[in-house]
Amino acid sequence: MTFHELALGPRIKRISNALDRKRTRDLEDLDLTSSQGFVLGYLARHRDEAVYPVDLGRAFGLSHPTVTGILRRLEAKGFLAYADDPDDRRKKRLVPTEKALDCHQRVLERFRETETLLSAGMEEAELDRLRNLLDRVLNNLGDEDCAANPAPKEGSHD
Amino acid sequence: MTFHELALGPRIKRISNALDRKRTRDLEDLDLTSSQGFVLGYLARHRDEAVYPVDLGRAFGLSHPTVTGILRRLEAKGFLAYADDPDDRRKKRLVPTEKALDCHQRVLERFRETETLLSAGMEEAELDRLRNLLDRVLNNLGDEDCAANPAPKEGSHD
DNA sequence: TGCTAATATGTAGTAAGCTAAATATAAACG
DNA sequence: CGTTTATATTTAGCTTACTACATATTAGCA
Repeated sequence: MTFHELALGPRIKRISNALDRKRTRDLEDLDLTSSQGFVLGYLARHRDEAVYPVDLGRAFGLSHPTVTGILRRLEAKGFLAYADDPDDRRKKRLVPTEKALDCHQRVLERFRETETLLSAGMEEAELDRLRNLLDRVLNNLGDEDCAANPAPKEGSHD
Repeated sequence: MTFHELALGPRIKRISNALDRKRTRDLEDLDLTSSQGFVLGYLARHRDEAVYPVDLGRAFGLSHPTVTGILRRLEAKGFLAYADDPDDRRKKRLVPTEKALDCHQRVLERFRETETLLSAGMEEAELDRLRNLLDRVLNNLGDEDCAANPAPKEGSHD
């Protein structure tokens, strides 16, 4: 009946920290961190579209400054180039470099291995249930368009 | 079938970030953050025993430097005092101040409200299942005694 | 007793997250 | 057309998290 035996928040936080530690350790030889790996994955996945920093904030539920920092470090390490947008001079297009596209498959593989480890011993049905429960938690927190990064006035998002 | 629709890790991370934002916002008037609130709760809950920094690392799965930082800021704000341990001069006992004990109930209430929000619309059975699934995930990550903070050789912990 | 190993804490440096506030450009509208 | 409002990004300053390394003390054992 004590808070700490029942609470979900502390469990989730602990898992999240442990996962970030593991993912970053697993990408060490690629000179990437967990967050950088996720951003790189997004850029690779959307390499046919124009992607801007604000898209990453919305995709991952992160604030602008957080995104800026990750991008700055990716650029410094040669994974990313910035390009001006011809239509809107406020925007900066994010262009993954060859180096980024070269290693993004390996990043994805290692992230997948971590997912496999984390769900070891679970039936497919249990996994579905867990995904569903987590999505409901996220929804309860009103995070679809992220408190740290509010969506535009009305309608359309992602 | 894409990684991002199936993966648990990104969901958990996003929830964890959102929760930390909310809890910190909720404690703003008490001049505390989410992590500081959790540490204060631990100190209040164990105020009959001797508590040392290393215990917090094990309890929350955090590295020593992380704990040190949180404690330093709690002390600076008058929530915590350090005391020498009579039996072992390596150790520093952590003693919550009056101020800390005064507000820890309020902290707990607000953390509980967040838990209620986060599990809104879930049956007790679903909550049990979610707790159980999360515990299994944590176990799969081998985090019982925390990669960032390895336990002593053999046996006894917590 | 005295050397070695284990434990507790601390420091330095970095990454990732945040809020608040600044700047620049675009859109909307009177 | 010009003023206001909204959007995109940046900067400053903070907290939390990490690894790697350093120091001090205790415990164990030859």
